[in-house]
Amino acid sequence: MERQILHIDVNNAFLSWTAVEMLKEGQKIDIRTIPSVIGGDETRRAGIVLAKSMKAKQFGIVTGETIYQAKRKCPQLQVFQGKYKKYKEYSDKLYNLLLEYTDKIERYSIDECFLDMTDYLMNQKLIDKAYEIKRRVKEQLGFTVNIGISSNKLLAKMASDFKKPDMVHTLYPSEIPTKMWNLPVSELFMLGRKTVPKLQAMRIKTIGDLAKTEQIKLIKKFGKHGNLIWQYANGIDNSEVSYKQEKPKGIGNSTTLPMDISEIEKIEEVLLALTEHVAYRLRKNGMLANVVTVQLRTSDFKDFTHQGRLKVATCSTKIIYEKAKSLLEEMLKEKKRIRLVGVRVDNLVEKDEMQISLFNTEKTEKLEKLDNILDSLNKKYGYNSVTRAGKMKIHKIVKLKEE
DNA sequence: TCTGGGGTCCTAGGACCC
DNA sequence: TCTGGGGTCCTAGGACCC
Repeated sequence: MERQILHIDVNNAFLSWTAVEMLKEGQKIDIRTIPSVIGGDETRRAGIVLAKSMKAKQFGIVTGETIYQAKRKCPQLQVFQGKYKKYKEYSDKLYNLLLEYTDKIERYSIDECFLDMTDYLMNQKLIDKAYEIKRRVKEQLGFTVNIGISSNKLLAKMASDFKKPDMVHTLYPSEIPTKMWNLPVSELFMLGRKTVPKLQAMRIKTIGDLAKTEQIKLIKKFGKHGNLIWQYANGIDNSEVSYKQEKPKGIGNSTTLPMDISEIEKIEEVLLALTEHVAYRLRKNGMLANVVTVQLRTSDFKDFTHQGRLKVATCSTKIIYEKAKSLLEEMLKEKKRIRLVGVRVDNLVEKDEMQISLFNTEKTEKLEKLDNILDSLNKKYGYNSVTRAGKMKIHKIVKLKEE
């Protein structure tokens, strides 16, 4: 049976939400009406554009470029820092409003949802519902969305990407040739900066060109991904709206250092702070990790990872950190100037109390108790309040840059 | 390039076993 | 053994998304 899918996409999410919040705080100007961007902190070398206003876009500013470049394009550009806690709140508000229409909602990202409306229409037309949702979000929450309508997720998502902001678009299979095939191939979901030039070299310029290319040719060149993009170009996507809350498959934390560093002791201090955060989130999810990965980026922007499997799945900060530290040591056998440090845990499993007690030794119990105490203090006094020794030192490293 | 941080999935090659 | 092939697990790297 034909499905009825909506894709809801918040227009310039971080910027819109910041604007709404600022207005609420009594700020007179709406930053959506001036050339403005949400950006990372330049002094922390994280100065890239995360979201832009329509006015900023008119100056040719694009997401992902440096604040420096953006300012060159538009000297009067206003730059604001992200308020990520607030963003989660706005995302939740949107989700709760959408729940009034269906509980089959997939939260694809902080500012995007898929809705499967197939069973919830009651003789109403989907497009009328879409307009109602769009209007209510604007009136009740204060920001605009684009809504894409189709019979599968891919087409609904492509539709919501058409003209912005504050618009509803359909892209039914019958509309593919007129609405999608004329677009440049770079517009297709899952075609990024590496694959697009390769397609262009094959004289594939539009999504229509891709759709008409022999499937086998794409599979030979790009493997599974070749098959996927051929299907997408033809509007084929049978994936379900996955509305059940899924547990994370991995948890990571990484940071660009305020300055490149080579001393392993300093990198270890950063690694400890990152590990504390990762292990804390792991425990909050009630999960255990089997694999630890350390990521480094050198000053010349090359990325390296090393991973290792743990003997027993764990959520202990100390055990994860010890693994991470040994991985770091093998990665830094020769000296490198390090720009970014990251740690992540993968191959997660649910913490099953029975199973854990079987493996529990006195030592792991002690570690668990320590983690629990720190976690509860963090809960009480805020995440950054209580730390192991290493954490304070990070702030010192950060300070170095400022001085 | 003055180039974030959080993810997921795929691939290729090596180790190891039968 | 101057050795075949298949399966599985593991690691490092890369592509893509927001």
